[in-house]
Amino acid sequence: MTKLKTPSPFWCLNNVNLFERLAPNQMDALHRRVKTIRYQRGETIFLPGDPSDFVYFLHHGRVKLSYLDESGKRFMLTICKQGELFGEMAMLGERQRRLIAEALEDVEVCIIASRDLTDFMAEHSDLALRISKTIGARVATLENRLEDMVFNSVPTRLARLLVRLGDEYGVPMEQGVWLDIRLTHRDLADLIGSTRETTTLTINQLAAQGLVGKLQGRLLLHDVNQLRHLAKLD
Amino acid sequence: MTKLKTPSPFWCLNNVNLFERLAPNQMDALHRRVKTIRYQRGETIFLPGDPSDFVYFLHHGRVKLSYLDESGKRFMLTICKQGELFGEMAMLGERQRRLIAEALEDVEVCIIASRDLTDFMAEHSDLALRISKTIGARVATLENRLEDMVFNSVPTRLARLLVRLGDEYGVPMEQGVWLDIRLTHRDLADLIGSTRETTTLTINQLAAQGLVGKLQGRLLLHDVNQLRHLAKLD
DNA sequence: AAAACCCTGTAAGCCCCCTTACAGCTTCTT
DNA sequence: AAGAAGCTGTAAGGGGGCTTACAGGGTTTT
Repeated sequence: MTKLKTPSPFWCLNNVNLFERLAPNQMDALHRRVKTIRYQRGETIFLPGDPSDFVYFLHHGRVKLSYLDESGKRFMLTICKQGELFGEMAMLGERQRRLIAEALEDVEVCIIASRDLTDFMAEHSDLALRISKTIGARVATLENRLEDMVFNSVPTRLARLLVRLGDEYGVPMEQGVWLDIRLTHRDLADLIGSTRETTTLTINQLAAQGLVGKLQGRLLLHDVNQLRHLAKLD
Repeated sequence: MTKLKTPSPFWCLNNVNLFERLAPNQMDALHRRVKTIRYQRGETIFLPGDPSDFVYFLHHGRVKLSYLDESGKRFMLTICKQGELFGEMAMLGERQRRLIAEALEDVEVCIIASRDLTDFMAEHSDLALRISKTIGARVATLENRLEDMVFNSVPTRLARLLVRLGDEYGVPMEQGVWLDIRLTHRDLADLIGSTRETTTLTINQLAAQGLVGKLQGRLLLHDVNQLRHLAKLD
């Protein structure tokens, strides 16, 4: 927990999309309420049942957000990236966490008591608008995932996931699109609501067709168009 | 489309939970922006792809909200009741409807342009807070449904649905709880993400165990505790 | 009153995908 | 450097639930 060098007094909020181009006095007011915490890869940030007291701003790193059922099965809702916020349900009346949040890499988060943030929002309606947009996006994600689970088979869900990951983490290369994120088959399975074994099988079927490959332990999408087609996205 | 007798100038908003105990001048301002429409049982209110221009307040009756996939399969998200709002995603940046809204009974809705409502919210922060709570509840519903689909089997999902319907529409009787809502097996199937045939079978298995029955074409829950148990809610 | 339509009941067949099992790897821990 | 732990690959087996098919009953339409 050493302290970082601070290029500006608001360094911990500067990387947060939600606070882009906020007036300095607003930033200052917000900054006084914020605390910074770091977690190592694999650490748990919060668990289902924990009190929903804080909202988290992800300053650096990636965080997995998943549902957990009593038998320990997971369903990963999303992976949060630098600049995004999570745990925002605390603002909407959630009392206990329903998700588990885990550091996929070493991360640094800023936390603010949801009370403080709602108070702050009441005085700064532009921020309120931004937050409601953020929550709208969250709803859209949930809707997508639900539709996906209800209507699509495992191969389709996997193809959709890969296309999505390509959009979010893809680095264009000559052999295709390289996914700059480290995910195990277990992670992929949790993301599509399937099992590790079935996911391995399905990935290898795609590989056999030359649609995907591997590079430095990460996935390489050789033929995004074909994947799009399998994903029923065109 | 004859006009109703209007007991108060705001009659069309009086039944809406969101507007309870709003100041008269607020009501008045809102009222000028609102239009009332009626639909008959079975009519479609909006379809996927329609522009998301309006927010709907359900003044009277019940409305089905479902996803539709290209093959025509449905997944019913929820049934809106008198006093609730729907189509609220229009306020959160949705451009086109993703849901289909259908009148389950004869209904009467008030609509307001989402633009007008957001403008109005900017000036009346208490309403903004209420709406964000409403949206929080919507998110919670979505999360529940998603978890349900991912983790639970058809019998469990059906039992959960019945318990939920009991809470929402149940009328206590000597033989159990009577569901005061008319739902076909097709509806139930759409609500749990299954098929009509499987749902019929599962219902009849519950009936064979004496857990449910029928009365006047509606379901009667004979043993809610047992259902709760099947639903893994205790 | 007849016809059309939808709802309910039942059942055979099949297939997707989960479960279980194991073995060789790679990556972290000590 | 060795051991532990987790990741990947593969395969047999089984089952939950979807598909398909059909028939009788109820309800709405004309």
